[in-house]
Amino acid sequence: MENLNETSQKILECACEVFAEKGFQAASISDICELAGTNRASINYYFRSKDNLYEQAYVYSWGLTHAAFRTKGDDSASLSPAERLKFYISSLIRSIFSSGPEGLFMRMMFHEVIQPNIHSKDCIGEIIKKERKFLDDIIVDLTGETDLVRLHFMSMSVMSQCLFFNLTRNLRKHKLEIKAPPFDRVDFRPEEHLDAVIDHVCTFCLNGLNVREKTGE
Amino acid sequence: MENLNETSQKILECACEVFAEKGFQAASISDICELAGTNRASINYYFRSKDNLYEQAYVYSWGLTHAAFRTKGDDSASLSPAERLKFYISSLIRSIFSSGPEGLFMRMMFHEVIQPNIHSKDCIGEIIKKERKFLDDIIVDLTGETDLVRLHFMSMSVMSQCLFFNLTRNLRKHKLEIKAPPFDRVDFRPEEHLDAVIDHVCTFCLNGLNVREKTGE
DNA sequence: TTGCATATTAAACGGTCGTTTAATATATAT
DNA sequence: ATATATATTAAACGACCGTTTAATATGCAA
Repeated sequence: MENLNETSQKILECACEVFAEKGFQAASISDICELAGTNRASINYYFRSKDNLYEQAYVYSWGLTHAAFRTKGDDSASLSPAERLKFYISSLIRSIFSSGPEGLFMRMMFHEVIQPNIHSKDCIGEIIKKERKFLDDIIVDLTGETDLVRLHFMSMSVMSQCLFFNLTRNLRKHKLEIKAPPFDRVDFRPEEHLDAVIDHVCTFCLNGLNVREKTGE
Repeated sequence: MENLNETSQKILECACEVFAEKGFQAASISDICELAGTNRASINYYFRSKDNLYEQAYVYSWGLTHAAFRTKGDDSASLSPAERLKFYISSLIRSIFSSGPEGLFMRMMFHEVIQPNIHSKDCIGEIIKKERKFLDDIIVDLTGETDLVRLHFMSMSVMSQCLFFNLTRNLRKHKLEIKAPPFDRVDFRPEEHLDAVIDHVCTFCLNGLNVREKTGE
C-alpha cells in the first residue's frame, strides 16, 4: 500500500463511506467530495477515475474488516466445530452491525452482490471464495455431510440468516422495519440485542443442521 | 384499474421488467421506451411522470404476483401448521425463481428494500405487513412461542432463507455464484432443483424451530 | 370535405454526471 | 531572489437524465 498524503487519504475514507451507503453507480463524485471537503477534480488528480477510486476503496475497506474481525480465526484449531460456527456467525453479524470503518466492506460488498459491476469478477470472487470455504469446512466437521448439494444448501441456510441483517439495514434506518401484529408493539433494535440475535441464529442453525451435541454452552 | 390502450399497456409491462432488473433510480426512461418501442415522451403523456409510472408498475406487478401465488392461501384453515409453513416457503421461493411476469414484484420490491424511495412508506408498508402477519401466525401455531422478541427472531430466520435467493440472483446471472472447494465441482442451478431447495429450507426451519420435540432440553 | 379530439414524436430545456483543461496557489531547491 | 515540482480549483466539456413544448399524424363525427 503506497503512502497517501492527507488529502487523498481523506478522499479514500469518504469514498468508502459513500460507496457503502449508495453503491458504485448511485454514489456521485460530488457526494464524496462534499464529504471530504475537496474539489471534484481532486479525485481525478489523485485517483485516475471513479472506477479506480472504487477499486482502491474496495481493497482498503477489506483490509480494515479483515484486520478487525478475522484475526482470531487462525487459532480456530483449538475450538470445537460448534464453537467455530458461533465464531463465524458472530463475526459476520457483528461486522454487519458495526458502525465503524471495520463495517464498511460488508456494506460495499452488499451493493456489489445486488448489482455486480465490471470489476466484480476481479475483486469479489477471491474474497468470497475464502469466506465460503471457511463456512463449508465448519459444516462438514459439524455434520459429516458428504453430499455436495446438501452441503451447499446448509451453507446457504447459515449464511442467509447472517446476511439478512444487511438486507434490512435501510429498512431499519428509515424506520420502515416491518411490524405486523403482534410485533407492532415490540421496539426491536438489533443493535441493542446483538448477543441475543447471535445466540438465536447459532441455536437455530445447530438445530436446523440436526447437530445433536450442543457445545459452547 | 382503468382501461389502458395498447401503447400504455406495453409501457407498463416493460417498465415492470426494467424496474425489476435495475431498481427505480438506475432504470431510465430511455431503457423502458427502448424495450417498449415508443418515444420517450410517451411515458409523460400516458403516465404523468417516472414517479407515477413506478407506482403504477408496483401495484400492477403486485396484482400479478398475488393472483399467481397466494390464491390457495385462503383455504389454509384445513392445513396443519407445518403444511402452512411449507406453503409459505414454497410460495415465496417459487415467486423469487419465477421468470414470468408473476415474479416481477419480488424483484421490484427487493430494490425497494435495499434503497427505500420516497414512495416506500406508502406502498411497501401495507403489503409486507400482511405478508409478515401471514408468517407470524404460522410460527405461533407451530411453536406456541409467546415471547415477542423470540418470535421476531424466528420469523427472520425463516424469511431470510427464502429471500437469500433474491440476494444472489445477479450472482447467478453473471455466473459469479461462489463455488469454493469442494463446491467448485458442483454445477448447482437452483432453478432445476427447486423442489429440493424448498424441502431443505422447510426441514431446516422445522428443525431450527425445534418443532419436533426431539431435544430433552 | 371540414373540424376536432387523440396519439405520436423530434427537438429543446435545465440539471447532473464524470472528466478534462488551464489557471492559480504552495512548497522546496538552487 | 528565481526556478521548478506539486497541489488545488474554477470553468468548461460532452453525455445522459426526466420533462416540456410544439409540431405532426391519425381517427372519427358532422
